[in-house]
Amino acid sequence: MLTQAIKGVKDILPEDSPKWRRLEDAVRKLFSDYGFSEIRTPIIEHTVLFARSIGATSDIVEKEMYAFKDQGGDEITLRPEGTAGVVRAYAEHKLFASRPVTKVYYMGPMFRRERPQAGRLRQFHQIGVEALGVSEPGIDVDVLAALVELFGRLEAQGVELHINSLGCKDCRAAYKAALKDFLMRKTDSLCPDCQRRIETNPLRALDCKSERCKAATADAPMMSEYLDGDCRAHFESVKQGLDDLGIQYVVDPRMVRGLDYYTRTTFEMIAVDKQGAQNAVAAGGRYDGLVEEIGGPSTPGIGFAIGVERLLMMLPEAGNGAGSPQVYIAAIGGRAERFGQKLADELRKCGIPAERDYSPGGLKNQMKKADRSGASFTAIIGEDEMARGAAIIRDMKSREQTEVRFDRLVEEIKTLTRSL
RNA sequence: GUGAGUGUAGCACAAUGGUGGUGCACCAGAUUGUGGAUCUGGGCGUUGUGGGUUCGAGUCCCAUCACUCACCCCA
Repeated sequence: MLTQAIKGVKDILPEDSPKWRRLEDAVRKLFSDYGFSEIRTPIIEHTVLFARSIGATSDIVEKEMYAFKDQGGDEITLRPEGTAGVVRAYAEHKLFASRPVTKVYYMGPMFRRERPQAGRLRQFHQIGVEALGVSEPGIDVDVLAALVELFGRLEAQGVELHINSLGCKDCRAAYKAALKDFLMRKTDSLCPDCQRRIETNPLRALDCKSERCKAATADAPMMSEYLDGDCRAHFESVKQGLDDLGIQYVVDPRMVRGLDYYTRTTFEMIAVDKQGAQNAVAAGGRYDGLVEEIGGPSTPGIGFAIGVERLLMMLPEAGNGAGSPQVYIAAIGGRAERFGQKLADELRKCGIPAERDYSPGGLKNQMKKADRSGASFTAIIGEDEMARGAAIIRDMKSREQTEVRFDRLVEEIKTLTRSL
């Protein structure tokens, strides 16, 4: 081999693609039911967009982005997440003017240069939604309802919705300061990672897996104690709305999100059987300052992203489903082969999936291939049939054969396959 | 970025330092114009790569690459 696929980048082979398509089809229908339209934004953006929105000191921006200078000297980055691009498009095309409430969804590849492991790739796929222009908690509930319903429709087992509120810029700043203060006093009882986190990401310490840290932070101040009146009311409304819809959730005051832009409502869909590693299958939250941050008008927003590979891992295995022809054409001899080619072409033009042998051997051989292809019928055409002007149609399941004159062949196959 | 594990046929796996095998899959035949079962036969490996130790290395040592898993981080 001259070379291989890039580390952490996977081919989706023909045997895998049906389940991707099934997922995508279900997602499109569902988002349309919930009033979201598709948006397709570029895979590359100016580096500054991500640096600004995700947060310059986040791990993603600091060490995981595929960032490069193109031949013209522009700083370009392969998108590591989807929200920034959508928000950029929203502001750039001034959608706030024509569509004060913008509800969109997207699906596509994202790129982060991390060490690959289970459920973590360098090119991975996300399906996400963004709802811009609504600050009321009702939209939070709708977005969460769509997320929960998606998992329901896909029959994903063993997931839990966890929610929290990070407050607005003001109350979070107050909380962060209080937490930092608390952690500094506990430094000695924290793991080395958490000692580092005090400066880089104090909230993260609440989420630490080490027992030492869990004990040390047991009586740490909680965000919920620092929410101001509006943020508290917003969170209460969201919970009330979820209750009204009968949506189960866990309030998780220690839940932390990685991206800087989140405010108020945040949430994750967690695979409960995977304690620890890569258990977040979907995550999102409100980002009320983001549009303004990148130069648009002050606009509230909320959204989430689903990790497609992580979701696929927990879906029930379904049969292969696609790719079987309805008719296999077994032709023996040069004259018959030319006839077979024409027959295949006619059937395909009628929308009947037809396959044939490009390097036909004997009939036995072709029957084997017909069987393996999963075809429902096989059209057998040899010298005898050419002479008689009629083909043999074999029902592969019942093994019954009928002779059909060439001039009625396409019509007859149409009738036979209609009932499939 | 840190740590650990694994690299043998298309796939799944064996092989005490002494001639690299088995199953599945594949191809052919038994059945010369009829598929799934059965039987018989067939091909395959530069044992990831490069060094070293040894009379002799798939096996031991070193390096390197790839993959996997965990940490970090995150979808």
